[in-house]
Amino acid sequence: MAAPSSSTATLTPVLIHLLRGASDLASVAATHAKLLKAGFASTLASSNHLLAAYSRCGAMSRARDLFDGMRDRNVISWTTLMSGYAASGRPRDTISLLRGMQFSGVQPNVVTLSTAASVCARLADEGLGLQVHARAAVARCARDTVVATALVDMYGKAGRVEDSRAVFDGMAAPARNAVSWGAMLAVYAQNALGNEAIQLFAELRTDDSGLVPNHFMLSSVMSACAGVARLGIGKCVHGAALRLGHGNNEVIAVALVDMYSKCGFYEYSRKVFDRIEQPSLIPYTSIIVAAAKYGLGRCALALLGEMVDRGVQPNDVTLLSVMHACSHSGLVDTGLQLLRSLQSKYGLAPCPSHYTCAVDMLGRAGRLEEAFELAKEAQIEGKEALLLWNSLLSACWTHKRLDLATLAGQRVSEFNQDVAGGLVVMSNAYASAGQTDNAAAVWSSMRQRGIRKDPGCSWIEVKDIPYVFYAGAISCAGTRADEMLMLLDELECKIREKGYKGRLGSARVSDGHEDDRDEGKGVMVGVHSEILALGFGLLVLPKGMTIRMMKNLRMCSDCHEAFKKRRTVVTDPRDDLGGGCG
DNA sequence: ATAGGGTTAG
Repeated sequence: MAAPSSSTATLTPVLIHLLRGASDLASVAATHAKLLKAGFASTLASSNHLLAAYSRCGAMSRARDLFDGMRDRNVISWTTLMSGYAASGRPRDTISLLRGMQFSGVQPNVVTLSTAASVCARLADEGLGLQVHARAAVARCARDTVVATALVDMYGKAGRVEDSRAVFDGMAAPARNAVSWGAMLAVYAQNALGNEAIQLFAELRTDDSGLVPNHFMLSSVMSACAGVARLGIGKCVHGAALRLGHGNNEVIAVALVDMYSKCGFYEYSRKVFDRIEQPSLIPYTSIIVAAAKYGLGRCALALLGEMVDRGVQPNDVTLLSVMHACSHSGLVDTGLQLLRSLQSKYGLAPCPSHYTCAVDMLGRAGRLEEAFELAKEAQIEGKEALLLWNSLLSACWTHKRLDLATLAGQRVSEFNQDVAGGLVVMSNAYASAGQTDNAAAVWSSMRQRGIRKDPGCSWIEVKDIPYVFYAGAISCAGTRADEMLMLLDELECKIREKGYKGRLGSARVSDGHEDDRDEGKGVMVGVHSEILALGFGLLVLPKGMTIRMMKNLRMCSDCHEAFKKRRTVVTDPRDDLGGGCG
């Protein structure tokens, strides 16, 4: 190794400056060569700069070679390489470096541990995350702002929300910054705990930290409002976003499109979307998803055409959503054409979900033979095949094709798994044929086999407060329960004349305990929850006002018919692939 | 001074 001459001693800062600005492999390699020539390449500082530069341009094998050849490595050398692997989507290599580092006696610092924790978050690996948390505790940096924030995220991604909150609460109040709050809000939103997110957001606003909500927090809270269909709060958060100057933020706009559509206001979704200047893939896809939900097939097709014209490439999610839109608006042949043109026109390989959507589309239309052909052609295996055949089974029941139902039922039973959705469809089919004993038998066998199904519920927001109804129980109507019973009686007389078969007046006054929502009887022969929510809406909302209610399960056809009599918007904030009636 | 945390569509 040549000793650096006096003439090159001033050269190094210049070369390091070059490295910092370099983002392409060629210029990093050129500077590396110059450093070698000047005899500075092997100093720890230069090597670390080179490691960072190679990592920045994704040249991880170069970085690794350099790292392996280094005589000395400090915490920055190890951490730089770890973060390079993390950025290259190689979380396992990041973690094995953490182990190697520990083994070589170099102590990790806050940067090392926050990098490790964020990698565990991406892996959603609870076991690894716990190890990193333990190491952080040993190194006394588990309460560091950045480390703790990464741990909050890690526990959230692993589904351990309470542990996230414990880490969040364990941070000293001044250590919590906007990112920490954003991470905790996101954890609640991502784990379907919308009301907890809303609650925490309210706490931030009365907190004395003086933190101002940023677009990360706002989009998480909007997504939380979408998840629990809290329109009133969602509108407030929309207002806050505008006041805080986020009116032109695309991420916020997407969250709003999604929120309004899940709260029953497609028109608002469309307004928000139309204000986006150059919508990219995700805004386009989110408005198409919304259009699909409202059965606006033509609209979804127009949006697809528009994005292609503007040079925005649709992806598999976009096309699946357009197919859903076709399915929900009876454009069966158009939807099938989309499936056939995925590869040729859009360069996309059809996924199991595309086939399942197409099979479902044919099934709804009663084209069951074609649906069977397509299901066989798809050659799908595993869990996804179960979904496909189960959807076909439902369609057979709906169209009273017992011959084909047996065939599809065989395929489903081959998986040797209990599918609550299919059984619910079966019991509903019995119930609609008036065979309530058989229907109840299906439910009790489900209970015996330990198959649990979320009890169906519907809710309606009045003056920003959600009122939740379960089948056969009207506790939530409070002091107006008796009035509601009378109203439902009246309503029942009216719609029976139109052929509605459900029972409205037989709701029991309940204190809302679990026992009162007996699945064997309440759900099957009691009053569907959407009817209760409708009755409550009729009672408390001004006459003529559109009633918007939310459900967690798909509505049955009888209720659907009944609802056509009144201007009503019903949405399911979750995925609508589930079956059943509540 | 070379390394670190949170957000949007199915």
